Amino acid sequence: MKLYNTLSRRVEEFSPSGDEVKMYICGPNVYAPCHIGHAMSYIVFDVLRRYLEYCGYKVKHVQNFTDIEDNIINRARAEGSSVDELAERHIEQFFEDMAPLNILKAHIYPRATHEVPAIIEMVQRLIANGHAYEAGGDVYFRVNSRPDYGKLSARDLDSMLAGARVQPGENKEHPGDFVLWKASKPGEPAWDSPWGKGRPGWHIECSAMSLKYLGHPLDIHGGGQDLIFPHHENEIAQSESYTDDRKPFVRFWLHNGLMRLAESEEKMTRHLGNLVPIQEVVHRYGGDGLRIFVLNSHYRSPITFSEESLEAAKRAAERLRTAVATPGGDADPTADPAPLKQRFLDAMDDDMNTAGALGALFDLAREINRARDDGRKTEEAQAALRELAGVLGLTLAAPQAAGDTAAEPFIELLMELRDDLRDAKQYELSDKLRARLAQMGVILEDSAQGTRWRLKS
RNA sequence: GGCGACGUGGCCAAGUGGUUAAGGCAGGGGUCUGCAAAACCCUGAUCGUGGGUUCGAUUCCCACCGUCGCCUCCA
Repeated sequence: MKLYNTLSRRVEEFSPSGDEVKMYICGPNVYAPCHIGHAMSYIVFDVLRRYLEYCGYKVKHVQNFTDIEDNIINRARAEGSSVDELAERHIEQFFEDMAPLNILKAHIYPRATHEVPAIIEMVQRLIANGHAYEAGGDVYFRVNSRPDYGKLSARDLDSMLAGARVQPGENKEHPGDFVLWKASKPGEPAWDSPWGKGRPGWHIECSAMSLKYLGHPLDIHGGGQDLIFPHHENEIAQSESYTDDRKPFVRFWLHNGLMRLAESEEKMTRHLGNLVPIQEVVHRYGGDGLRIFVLNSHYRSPITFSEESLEAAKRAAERLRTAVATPGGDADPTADPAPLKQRFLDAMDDDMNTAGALGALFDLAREINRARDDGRKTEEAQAALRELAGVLGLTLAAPQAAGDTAAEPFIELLMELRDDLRDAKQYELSDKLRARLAQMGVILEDSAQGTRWRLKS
């Protein structure tokens, strides 16, 4: 398959360097709950993983939690809890949020605070080989030690200095130097180190943890486009310095476009507070609805969150669900999924064109519905649709209502009753039954094969 | 200011240097149905504006307009 590599700024043919695909995805800073912008990113990389596995690759997937950093410390202090409690709570919530999105769990979820020895070892080495220096208990990375600094984000130090936001730190040799190890202030969480009590800087943990759990080079390193600079740029600098440039840090850098809100047209971020909670979206539009919303555009394009788009995606999910759930006939010729399956695969191979792949799925759904209307066989095509939808992480499952299994015999009873009324042409009563059931979320659909029921999504 | 992305039918959104520019949602007409729902059939765009390259551009180049992102908070 082909993938766009941020580093080369072009689409390249992907294959892993070894037996398995080493995939590291930047996880959230756990100072606050995630929002659907995060969900978008994790859905994108979930689909990448699923497709790679579908193609026969073995994938080793690592995703970190950043659980020590200024925001967490400040937030914990503000609410009077400990950094650990705060982080733990948001990690727990992360898993609760992700579960209904059908996101495959990473194989390893390292946390910065659990990897301090590896981080210290890395910083020591960077000092030893001249890429870092200690200053007053802090340790900084020396960006001038790397002529290729800026290669990922396509910028150089001079142009960065032209930007207004670069503030020289009092101890920095160069304004672009970034902190690897930060001396702690009284009352802050701290670990012992050769430079006194302190804590890891923001970027170093991903280098230390990816190196430890996957080994370099990583085949894929992913995250949101907002991480390209400085986070990923700095990861490259420190990682390649650590290995003395004997090997590249990452082969393929992948970055998803950012989500924004329709009203403000600005990207969704916790710092602006313009976020939408994941659970609310899942509740209203379903996991499949959210997935289709995300996957209906290319992963590198920004997408705008809007009720209208989510509503459309929800209806689209129902369309696929109906196609897969409604039995076909037994006449020939059977609906043939092969050409559309090929279209799906071609789209996915082309830099994960999920929108194109979804298009093939909807055409496949139409093919199935058409065959069924003709009384033809649909099993094979339906199995293909399920399989390919699964590659996109779509469950196509009926919405669950609390206690619905207990209600089933009663629904069947009411349907039977309604059939009797219809036979007696008591349409007023039979329609009332149908309308009342609909109010309760049970939709009845009559067909030549009898009446079917489904839950309203 | 520097770097980058985007602007396709009512909405969302793929895509291609040249036969009919995917798909979803919404709308209109029809089939089926006692009625409905679902499904199926039919129905709409010359691709931001202005130039240029080319036999031919929505697709390549330039300019302009508009929107967005990054430039150490960030998925």
